[in-house]
Amino acid sequence: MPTEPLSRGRIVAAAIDLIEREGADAVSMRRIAAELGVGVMSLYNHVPSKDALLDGVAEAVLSEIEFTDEPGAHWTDRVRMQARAFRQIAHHYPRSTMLVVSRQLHSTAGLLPVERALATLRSAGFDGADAVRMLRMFIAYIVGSLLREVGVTPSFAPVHPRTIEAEGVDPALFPEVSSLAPLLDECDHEAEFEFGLELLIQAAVAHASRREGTR
Amino acid sequence: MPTEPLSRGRIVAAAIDLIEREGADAVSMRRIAAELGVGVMSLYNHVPSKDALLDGVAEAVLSEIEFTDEPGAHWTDRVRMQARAFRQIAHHYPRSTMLVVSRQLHSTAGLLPVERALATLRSAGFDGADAVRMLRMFIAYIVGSLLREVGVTPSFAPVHPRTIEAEGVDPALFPEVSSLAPLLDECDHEAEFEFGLELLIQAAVAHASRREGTR
DNA sequence: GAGACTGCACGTACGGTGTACGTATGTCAA
DNA sequence: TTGACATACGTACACCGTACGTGCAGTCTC
Repeated sequence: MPTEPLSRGRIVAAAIDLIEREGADAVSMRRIAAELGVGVMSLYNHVPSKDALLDGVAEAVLSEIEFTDEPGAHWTDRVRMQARAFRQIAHHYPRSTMLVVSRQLHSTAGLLPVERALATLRSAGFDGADAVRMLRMFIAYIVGSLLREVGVTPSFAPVHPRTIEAEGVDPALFPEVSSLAPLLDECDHEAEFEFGLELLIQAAVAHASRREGTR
Repeated sequence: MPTEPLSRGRIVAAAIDLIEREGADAVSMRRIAAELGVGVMSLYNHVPSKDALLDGVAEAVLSEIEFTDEPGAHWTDRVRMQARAFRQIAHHYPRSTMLVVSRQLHSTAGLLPVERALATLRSAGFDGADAVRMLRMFIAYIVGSLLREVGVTPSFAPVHPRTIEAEGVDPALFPEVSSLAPLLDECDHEAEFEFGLELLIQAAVAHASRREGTR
């Protein structure tokens, strides 16, 4: 049985699989090679370095985002949908998402989402400068949300998110924190994300109408 | 001449110094020990592990944020000031900031900012749940902005932020991206941050008055 | 003082890492 | 047949985090 020949795609896939199963710390060239039943150095025939491999992982994850754009919809709905699509990767690839956000990729993989987003914002009436600013604001919010959502979960952290709030804090020093501890402890990421997203969209609407007024 | 005795503080300081000078990749226990003119294992008398050391770095950086709160000011001004104070770390410790945002620290070092922020939001009239949501939204935005600002700058990346936009993109496939390339290439982080911050604050104001109206 | 105990600096050693380099084995072109 | 070339592999090196043992300086108890 001729084993499927090694390829960059198979290597990247194995890396993603390994990251999701055992965390980013478990990723090493030796480990990936073992996973593929292959010698370590064989990987280097398809990938120039580990760093490039991780770039490939980020690229692959990013390119799986499903953008189902509806050009007919109101621009606020389109922004909403694009933001949600972006957040989806945190569900499909929670561990790998850290890689995506913590490496600025210098490939063109992230260009299509940018193109779509800019087109949407332009169609909403924003000029170029404002569209870019808006996009950056949304990206900052989305990335920040992802970061909270996936944490870092170094390896096998017992997903329990540490109820440090509820126990060790001095109510005299931190009255607000300790009184709001139950709320701080729990976090419905979905709901939190939607809350901020709606506020941002409304802020964008307000900004748009303000520009409209001064025109 | 009795050299100053080793201590956790000196080790953390050396680590921060090294990170800022040569990047996070350069940090190793051996390197830090050499920097301090000391044996590698001596470090372990003051720090239980490298991971704990990095937690210490994050904690130290975070605790240097200067919060000059003015309880008399309008709450929007107080939010503005607190957000800016947070962003300052990106200027003082650009490389170390990556550590702060990419590790969720389980110490109480980040609790004081949280306390201040919650108090401010409560004073603005938000109930507990809304205050927590607002805080999370602001944090997401701030962290996301920091992440864009500091990138990852792996080691000695020649700070030139890659004018990939202006050169290699096909105008037919990415019309918006290529027409807005000049705007996408440059980025005044200060101005971008302020733009989003103002929008968020206005969104918060709108949300507050909306709640006011439904009361 | 003598002895014991403690804390800190240190060296050695082990298993792991990324990857440079040389080598073997195929599969095609001439 | 004879190369040329792509690919898989093994060895080797420098570096990593850190477990463990050793020795020395001080400090406390009799």
